[in-house]
Amino acid sequence: MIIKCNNLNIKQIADSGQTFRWYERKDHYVVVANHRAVSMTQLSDGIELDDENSIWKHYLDIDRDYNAIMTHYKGKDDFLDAAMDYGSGIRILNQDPFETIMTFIISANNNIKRITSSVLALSNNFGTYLKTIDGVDYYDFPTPEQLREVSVESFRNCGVGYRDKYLYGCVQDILNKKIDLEAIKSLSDIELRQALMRLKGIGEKVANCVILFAYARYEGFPVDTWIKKVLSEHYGIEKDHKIFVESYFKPYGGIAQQYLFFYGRR
DNA sequence: TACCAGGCAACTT
DNA sequence: AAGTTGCATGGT
Repeated sequence: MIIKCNNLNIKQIADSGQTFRWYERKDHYVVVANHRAVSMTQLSDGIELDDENSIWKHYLDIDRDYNAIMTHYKGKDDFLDAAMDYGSGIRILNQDPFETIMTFIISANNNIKRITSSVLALSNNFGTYLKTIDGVDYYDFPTPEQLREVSVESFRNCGVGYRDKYLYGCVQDILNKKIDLEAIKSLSDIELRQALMRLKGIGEKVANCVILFAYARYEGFPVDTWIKKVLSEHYGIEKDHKIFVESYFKPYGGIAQQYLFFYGRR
């Protein structure tokens, strides 16, 4: 399947820190999502996928006009202009809430390489086999049900460190309906964030990642160490980040944040 | 060797 | 309410 789309750069999305399941291979990428593993190739005016399912258009947020969003911010300040120019192929993916919750719990005080390896270990150890591509087996991210009997120690063995107990508790809380990841879709941005923060291991930053990357809430503006550095060095903001970013970058703060993160971390 | 990485919960003041 | 501290682990 060929998807025509400007503002879609595979490498930029893979390196943007919103997903940890885009794998760079020789002349293409392998993307694991939507209970599938696909081969994705960059074209000059879009991408080619070896899969016909229309879910990928939603996953890649194809119907949203990112050019219009960038136009909205154009000229606001030099740093954001440069960031949008540098990362103009980034899109905000529509990812699975459970997978996003688990991977961003792992992300806390961690680095992208190790997050990626932990997510791979969780999938290979506990997820459903999907496909073999060029001799590599790909597994789906496990469901809560598949993780029901997984112990704190088994999580630890995936390299997640002290976050093991948070992952375990999160799975149990979902299975026990302390939180319903489908039902909370109807909540407001603020209520949704608060609902997620009831889970151990999810603070304000991780909750913002989840509402942005899994619930398409662009009010979510994750402030991590890189964004703090950007705000400090280029906007003169040392504290009260929240107050500044919520007014300055609205109404697509989360999208602007992705450009800033990607450019600031280069 | 110390410091850092898409922070958080628990504790202290 | 606001500030401080410990935390697994691999990379630099």
